[in-house]
Parts: sequence; C-alpha cells; structure tokens
Amino acid sequence: MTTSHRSPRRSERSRRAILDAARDLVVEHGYAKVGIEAIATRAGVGKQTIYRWWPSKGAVVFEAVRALSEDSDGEITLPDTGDLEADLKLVLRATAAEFADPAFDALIRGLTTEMAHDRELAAAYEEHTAALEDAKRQRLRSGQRAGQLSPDADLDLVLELLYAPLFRRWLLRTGPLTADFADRLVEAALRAFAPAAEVSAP
Amino acid sequence: MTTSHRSPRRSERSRRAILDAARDLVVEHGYAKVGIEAIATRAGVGKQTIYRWWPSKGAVVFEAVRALSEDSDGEITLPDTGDLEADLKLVLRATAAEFADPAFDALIRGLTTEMAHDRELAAAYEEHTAALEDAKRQRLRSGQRAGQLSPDADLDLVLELLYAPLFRRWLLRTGPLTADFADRLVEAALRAFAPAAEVSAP
Amino acid sequence: MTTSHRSPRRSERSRRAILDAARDLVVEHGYAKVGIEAIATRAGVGKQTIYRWWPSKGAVVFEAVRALSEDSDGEITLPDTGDLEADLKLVLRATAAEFADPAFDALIRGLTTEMAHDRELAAAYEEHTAALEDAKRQRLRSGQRAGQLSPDADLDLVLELLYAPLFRRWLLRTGPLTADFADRLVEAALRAFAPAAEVSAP
Amino acid sequence: MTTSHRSPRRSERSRRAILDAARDLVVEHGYAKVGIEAIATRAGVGKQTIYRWWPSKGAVVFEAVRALSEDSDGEITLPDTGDLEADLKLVLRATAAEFADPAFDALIRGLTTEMAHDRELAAAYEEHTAALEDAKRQRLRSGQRAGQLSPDADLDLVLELLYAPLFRRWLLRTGPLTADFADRLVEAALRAFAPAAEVSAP
DNA sequence: GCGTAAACGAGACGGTACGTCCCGTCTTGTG
DNA sequence: CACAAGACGGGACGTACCGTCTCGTTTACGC
Repeated sequence: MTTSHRSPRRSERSRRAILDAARDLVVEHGYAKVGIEAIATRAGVGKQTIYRWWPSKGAVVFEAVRALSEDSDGEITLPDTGDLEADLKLVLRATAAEFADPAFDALIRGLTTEMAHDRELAAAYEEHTAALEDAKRQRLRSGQRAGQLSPDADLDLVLELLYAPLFRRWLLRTGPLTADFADRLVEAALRAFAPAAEVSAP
Repeated sequence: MTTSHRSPRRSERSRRAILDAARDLVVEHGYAKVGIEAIATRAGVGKQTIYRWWPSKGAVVFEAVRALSEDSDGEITLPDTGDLEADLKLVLRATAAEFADPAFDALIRGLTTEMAHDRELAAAYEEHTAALEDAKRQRLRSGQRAGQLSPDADLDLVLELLYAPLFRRWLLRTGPLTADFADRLVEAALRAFAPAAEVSAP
Repeated sequence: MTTSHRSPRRSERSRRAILDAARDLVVEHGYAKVGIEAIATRAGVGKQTIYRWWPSKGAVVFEAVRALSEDSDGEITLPDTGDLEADLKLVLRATAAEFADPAFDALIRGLTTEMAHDRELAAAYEEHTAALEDAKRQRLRSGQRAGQLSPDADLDLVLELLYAPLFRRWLLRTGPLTADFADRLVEAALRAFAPAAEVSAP
Repeated sequence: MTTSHRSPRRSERSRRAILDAARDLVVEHGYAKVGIEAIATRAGVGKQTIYRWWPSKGAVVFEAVRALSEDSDGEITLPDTGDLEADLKLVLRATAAEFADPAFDALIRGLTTEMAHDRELAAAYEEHTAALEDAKRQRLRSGQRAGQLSPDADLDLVLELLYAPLFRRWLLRTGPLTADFADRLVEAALRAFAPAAEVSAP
C-alpha cells in the first residue's frame, strides 16, 4: 500500500500540512535533499505522524503531487477537433512545456528516479495515470476510426513513440524540450502509422 | 572532471580493487544501498583513497562500468550488411537483451538515475558513449545513402525514436523488453523516415 | 497527592487491572523497562485512565506494592517475647529474606531509586510505612523498659543502625543478606545501646 | 568494560569536553534530565564520539565524577592522631558535609540509583573506591591495635554501621546530615565494638 | 642506496538523518 | 461522563554514513 488509507481518526489538518510541506520543500531544495525530518518540522508535525501513514518519502511526495492534480480530475478529456495531428501537437507541446517548468521538474524528477527503484511506488503512479493514458489511447482510436491512423496500428506503441523520446530528453537532459521537437515527434509517429495509401479510383 | 587523472604515484592495485568492489557490491545490493565506506572496506582500502581520486560514488561506479567495456573499445563498428532494417533489428535486440540482464540492470539503473540529478556525471557518460552514438549515426547515414532512409531524415531523431521507447520501458518497467518489441520499433522508425515513394512517370 | 482519590464513577475493575498489570510487568521486566503504555495495554485500559488517576508511573507501582500488603495491614504487631535480641533477630532475618526475594526486589528496587528523586513519592511511602516504623519503635521502647536498652538510647538511631546496613547491602549489592548478618547487626546495635553495667555495691 | 580504554588515536580534547559537559549538565539539571544528545551538543561533539568510547550515560557521568577526584588520588591517607573516635568523627563529618553539598548531590545521586540497576557500573565504582575503603579499614585496624576497638571486631561491619545510616539518610532524605549525627554514629559504633572492660588490678 | 614526499590503510572526528520508542495530551466514538 | 482506543506534537534514543582530518607505514623516485 503506497498511499495512505483514510481513517476517521486521522487529522486532516496534519495530512494537508505534511503534503504541502513536502511539495514546497522539494520544489525549493530538490527531492534528494529533503528528508522526513525536514518535512515534519516544516509541517509542524511529529515524525511519527508521517511514518504512521506513509511508508517512505517517495510515497509522501507522490501523494503531494497527486493532490496537485486532484482538483481537476473529474473527467479527463483530450482535445478532439477531428484533426489528429493538430490535437496531438497541442498535447505534446503542453507536455514538453510542463517538463520544462522548473517547479514541476523538481517535483517529478526525484519521484521518477525513485520509481525506477521502487516497484510499489511505480505501480501506484501507474494507477494514478491510468485514466490519462486511457484518454490518450481514446484519442488515437478516434483518429484511427477517422482514417488518420492505420487500422492495425498498435496504439500503445504509438504512444511510446510519442512520449518516450520526450521523457528521455527530459530525464537525461539530452536535448531541448521545444514545441518544434514535439511537432516533429507527432509527425514522425503519424508517418510511421499512416494508413495505407488509397488506390485512386478509375 | 568525473574520472580520475592517472598519476605515477597512484596504486593501480587499489584502483582496481575499488572498481571491482564497487561493481560487485552494486550488482549484489543495488546502487542505492552501497556506500563509500562499504566499497572501501570491501576493497581493503582507506576511504580517503577513494575521495582522493573520485568526487562521488557515482563517479566510482561510472568508472567501474566503463572499465567493463574498456577492453573491446578499440574500434566500435556496427554491422552493415546493406540491409538497414536487419542490421538495426540485430542491434536493438542486443540492446534489449542487455537491459534485461539483471547484473547489467543493477549496475546501470542506479547510474542512470544518478545522471538524472548530476549533470557532471551525465556529461561524463555522454562523452563515454559518444563513439557509440557516432557509430549508430554512421550506420543510419550509410542506410540513407543506400536509399533506405529519406535523404532529409533527422538521424538524431531517428535514434531517439529507436532507443527512447526501449529506455523508458526498461527504466520504468512499463513493458517487456522482447526481440519483437525491438523489431517493431525498428519497423516503425523506418516507416516514419522511409524515402518518398517514387512517382512513376506516365 | 500520590494516591488516587476514589470516586463513585471510577471503575474498580480498571483500577485493579492497572495495579495488577503494573505489578506483574515490573516483576517480569524490571521497573525501568516498564512504561505507561505497556501497563495500559496489559491492563486492557486506555492510557488516559491511568493518567486520570495517577500522576506518574512511580505512583502506580507504589500503589500496586501497597495493595499487596494492604490485606494484612489491620494491625501491625511485632513479636514481643520479652527477649529483645531474639525478637529483633527474628524481624531482621525476615527483612533480609524479603529483600533477597527476586520478585520483591524487582518491585521495590525501582520504587526505591524513584523515591531518591521524587520527594512526593518518598513522602507517600513514608506515610505508608509510618505504622510499621511505629511498631518497631514500640518494640524497642518495650525492651528499653525491660532494661535491655539504655534508658537514654535514641530509638530512631537504633533503628537506623539496624536497618541502614541491611538497606545499603541490598541496594548496592555490597554483601550477602544472610541471617548471620542480621544477627550480627542486632548484636552490635544492642551492644551500642546496652544499659550501663551495674556497679556492685561493696 | 565501563570505563573507556585510552587509545593513541583518541582525541583528548573531545574526551575532556564530554566529561566537562556531562558534569556541568548533571549539576545544572539533574542526572535524569540529561541525555546523550545534550552532552554531545554542549561538548561540541558528535554523538558517535560518545558512543564510541562509553557504553552508557552512566559510564560517562561516572568517569566525569572520577575525573574530579583523580587529581588528589596519589595517596589516600586518613587522619591518625591516635584518637580513633576523634579521627572518625572528623571523617564522618566531612562525608556528611559532602553529601549535603547540592552540586555533589546532583552528581552522585543519579549515579547511585543507576548503580542500583547496573551491576557493571556498580563494579566499576567499587573498584574506584576500593583504595578509600582500604584506607578506612586501615585506620580502624590501627585503632584496634591501640586498644580502642575489640580485637575480634569485624572491621567491615564497623564500616557498615558507620556509613550505611549516613548513606540511607542521604539517599532517602529521611533525616538531616548534621555533624551531630555523624558524631553519634561514631560513638554508637565504637560502643558496639569497644574492647572488653579491663579488670582492675588489685 | 637513501632520504623524502606522496600515497596509502586505518579509523576518529563533527555532523545529519534515519526509523523507533515512548512520553503526556487530545480527540473520537461507545456503553 | 468515564471509558478503550489510539492519533497527535514532541523529543531522545542508538545506528549508519557522510566527507574531512590526522595518524603512522609503505613505496618509489630524485638525489
């Protein structure tokens, strides 16, 4: 169990204070330099109150991140204007911009490297992003039905082609996360899974 | 400077012992659970002998990893049978297999997440892999000349399309690293940058 | 106030359970290693129920000890056969044996060292043993009247000479608590306060 | 091993700072309220430097106390004017005064109660006071030879009669530690072991 | 070959953070 | 409203390593 089970006895005030402290400290000093003690002190909370409800620093930060996106989570919908390429470019540009934001980077980078070592944390994160992944697949499927993707395209593979290069550039800082890069990724992926050329009718 | 400058006074025996100890300990217990003290003890060496020549644990492990591939490093050549697709599949399958090897994984995973936080280490690693990257680019260019890739394909982008999905699957364990996956990556990338179809003259 | 004021609302069942748990735990693990939480848990009681009625662990254990000797406390009478020496030897031998009993030792040792630091607890204990002290003094006075002690002997000093060496040997484990030791203490004290030798009239 | 083995590597500066801090803190706040962390902080020392050389807080304070009396320790000699009673009164009065000194009390009280629970510490203390005990016994023996004590008096028992009442009054605060009390103890003990009355020569 | 300066093993040092323990108080239902 | 249950802020515990800093002791060069 990575995330904390709510309990009627639990102090909501402390929970919020811990998550806020964790978020702020990580943004300020970076994931690695933040410890449980610092979070507890900043939150005005005993260490035990953290250990009681979370198994690790990763779990706390993870929940802090999740709490950020929780408000708007009601329903995830990606743009669907009918133009798959345009829509994907919009989304990937936004993703690239997000990765390029220092505050977001500070929060998410440490969490990501932590997930590379902690399978439980990774599983929790996957669960958290499942809805978003689904929405992405839905949009691709819609494009597929509209004849903008090959009918037998593996949509998961398409997603990996779109996002993995972005992810790798961000994590390893091997290249800039520009709108142009996002555009070219979309173009390449769509070319790779373009529907077969039509045969002109006689 | 991440790697150590050699000196005539330096004890080669200690250097080897430290690198071996670092490699073995990381493979045994994982990067995060290995500390400088443990490396020094296992190597039968004073801590200072490590701090004298390396700036961080990452640098030691990095050099330990580099030492592994140092023997065969004289000249890197990728297969070039004339069939770009076949050659790339060979290479990517090998890469996938390497990532799937537990010992390699243990060594390289911690180093990778460390690079995500330590720019110096990342720079050193990039330098170390520059030759290999070059070789990959060369093979693509050769294929390009042979008409198996569009003349205006961005070869770096092709490499990212090929390797980033592999990297991400490996790091985040989001999917299996099979030969089939490697094949499909190669096929997709080549389709994305296929040369323009010839228009038959009427 | 060291001891608890009784109240009609108070649960006698809880009170007994707490005292029993305290006694048992102290005998099992020693005074220092027993905490309020352990007592509460063993007694099947909330911590607050302890804090509501007792000010400290010392007070609980003290009352637990007192409860042991409460049954027989109606009237304290020391033996008075007319032979002071014999009677005192009997009593001191019994005291020595009591100190030598491991269960008694475990209970009383921690309480004693606590009293060395907590004046309130010490006062409460003194009050508790006042009747016994009185009885001892009575027996000495009786012997004094019978001409077995000097008429101007300071009976409190006699008691200190009798009991302090026993107490010190027990607390600091500086010697065995044997019947022989008890006997020799009695003999020495009585010699020290023997009535003046009669001068035979010529 | 309760006390610390000296080592050439050991920092004398740290050792002194720790003992001084321990002594001062105990005198200021009392044994029970002083912890290892406070000692380390006051001494400007890492906790580990304490744990490296001492097994417990008791051992540190014990050594701090011992260090106090170390200077004058060359040779212990008790006064021997030929008048045993006068000499003993001098010594016991001094002891009573020492116990009554608040700074000494603070230091020694906690240590004493600790010894009641920690046999190792008690053994170390006994060793430390062995020379003094010997000197006391010597003085008694000298008085014995001078015909001021019965030839078959058990000198250890005499010492217990002299010191135990003082000790008990001090520890349990059951009476004042006055010069008068010291005098009366000496008188009582000497009466108890007075040599047999001489037979007047005809 | 012989000083001498470095690099060495060893490990003590001042620190920081860990995760656990228990304190005494506070809060939340239940009987 | 006393009770059981137990969460809470607080803070000390003893451990593990960090990176720095002496200690003698090799060791291999320049004289």
